[in-house]
Amino acid sequence: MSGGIAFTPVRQPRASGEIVSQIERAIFDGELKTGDRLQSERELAERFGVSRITVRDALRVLEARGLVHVKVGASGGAFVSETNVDQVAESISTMILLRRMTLSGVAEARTVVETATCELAAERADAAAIGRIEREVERGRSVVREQAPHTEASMDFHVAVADAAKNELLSATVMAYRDLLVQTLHDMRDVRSAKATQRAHEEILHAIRSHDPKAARSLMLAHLQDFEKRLRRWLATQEQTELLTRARHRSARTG
Amino acid sequence: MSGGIAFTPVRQPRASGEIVSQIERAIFDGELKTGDRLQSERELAERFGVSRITVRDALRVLEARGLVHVKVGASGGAFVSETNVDQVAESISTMILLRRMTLSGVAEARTVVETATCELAAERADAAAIGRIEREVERGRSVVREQAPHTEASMDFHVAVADAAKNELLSATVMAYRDLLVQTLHDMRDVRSAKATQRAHEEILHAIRSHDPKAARSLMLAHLQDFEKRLRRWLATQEQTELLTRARHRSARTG
DNA sequence: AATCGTCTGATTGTTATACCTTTCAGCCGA
DNA sequence: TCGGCTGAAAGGTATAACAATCAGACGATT
Repeated sequence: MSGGIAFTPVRQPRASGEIVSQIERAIFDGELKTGDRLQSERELAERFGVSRITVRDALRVLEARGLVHVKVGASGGAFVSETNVDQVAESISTMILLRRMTLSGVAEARTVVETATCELAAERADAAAIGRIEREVERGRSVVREQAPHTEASMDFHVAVADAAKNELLSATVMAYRDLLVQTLHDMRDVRSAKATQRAHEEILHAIRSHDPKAARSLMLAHLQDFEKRLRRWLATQEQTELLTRARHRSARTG
Repeated sequence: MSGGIAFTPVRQPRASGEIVSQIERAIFDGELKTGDRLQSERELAERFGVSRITVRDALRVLEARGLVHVKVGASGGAFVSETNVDQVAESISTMILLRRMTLSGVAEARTVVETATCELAAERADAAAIGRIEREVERGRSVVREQAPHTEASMDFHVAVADAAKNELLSATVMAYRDLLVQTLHDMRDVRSAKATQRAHEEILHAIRSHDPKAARSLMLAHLQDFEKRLRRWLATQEQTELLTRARHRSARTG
């Protein structure tokens, strides 16, 4: 590596790239807020001194990054999107589909992040947060009674725990995992493991309620390692290849 | 919710979306492999029975998702990318910027994730990974000698450690943090702390090289908690609001 | 009063065509 | 062998026009 100095390209090869940067920057700086409508394509074209095509190229990119969504029709246009957790989930799932990541790798990352959030939650959870976790546990209990699929309720419990940790970045990460796993693992339902999961959740709730970080952590760790183990076993039976083929991106995104 | 049945949209609102799906699917199914070249825009337009603009819209989207990259000039065109985790890192860091997360929150999350990756690295690092970490440490050493800014070299060390943990999702996360912090903390340089940082890195390298997970973890934990403390102190002086405004994405990506 | 059609203007989606810019392979000459 | 020239291929941009969509206004019908 002789030229390891961090030179940057001397210019944007595409005019549309420059437009993307400017709009992106306006969004990050808060000049454009969530829900704001950008000018129409024609107006933007005039403002930037380019053709409509170029503006459209830029909008496609911003849309793919989840920063704006475009509506057609009267009072349509490009609007600044509310959030892009979906975007994270989507790019992770792309990686999985391309075999750059494995599901068990995701499960491992999840174990890492969630044992930590669980510990923090036991330290920091306030009454409201604990109440929310209790509601999720209660919901899971009734789901188990009805022998209905437990995956979603389970994931929501984990998100509630993450929120209780009062760190937005960590809970956003957990949410990204949630979206991902919910899509993929819908078939993995299994009544026995649903019961075990529910029991673990109840114990974790208890530890958080008594503000016992150590216990909360080790309970969550055991719970997630158990999940990893079950997942690996399940992946061994399903042909992982076939599984991955079935896992598809949702194709309608503008919702 | 009366109409809760899962109806799906009757069609893709955009023709370009249909094209994206088809090409995406060809890539996921392995019909198009890394490095393959798609037909030219004009040929694709004919094949799909649409105009060139529509094809271009589709290519912009695929490019933004990191699935293809486009070269101009003779024998240019759209090539299937060797997609890497950069894409995930970028969408995570976009999400962080959009949510206006606090820097100290990022630092905390970083502590959580990196203590874990460090432990894993000590378990799993192979010769190549250790070599890479050694190079980064060496680079940091010379940077310190020259009293040059240490931030980037330091961050690269952390990324190298994360890669040694052999979990793509975790390294993507660490990379996302890197992108955020590198830009923001460029001003925070301070010779004394650079020396301390360098010393910590050397100790961590030693622990990883001797495959001592416990030691690696606790060294990294101490190192990052020290960083958090320094950051908080520094933020107290700087106006944090102003700081976040300065945090920018890199604007040139196609490099 | 509430619902249903219909018109209208604004806005994105798409097409067609043309031209410019960049890049590269291959030729040619020194 | 080296260097430059040149032409063709490919993406990048511009322009003008039409199609599809949709919110809102307005009125007719029940």
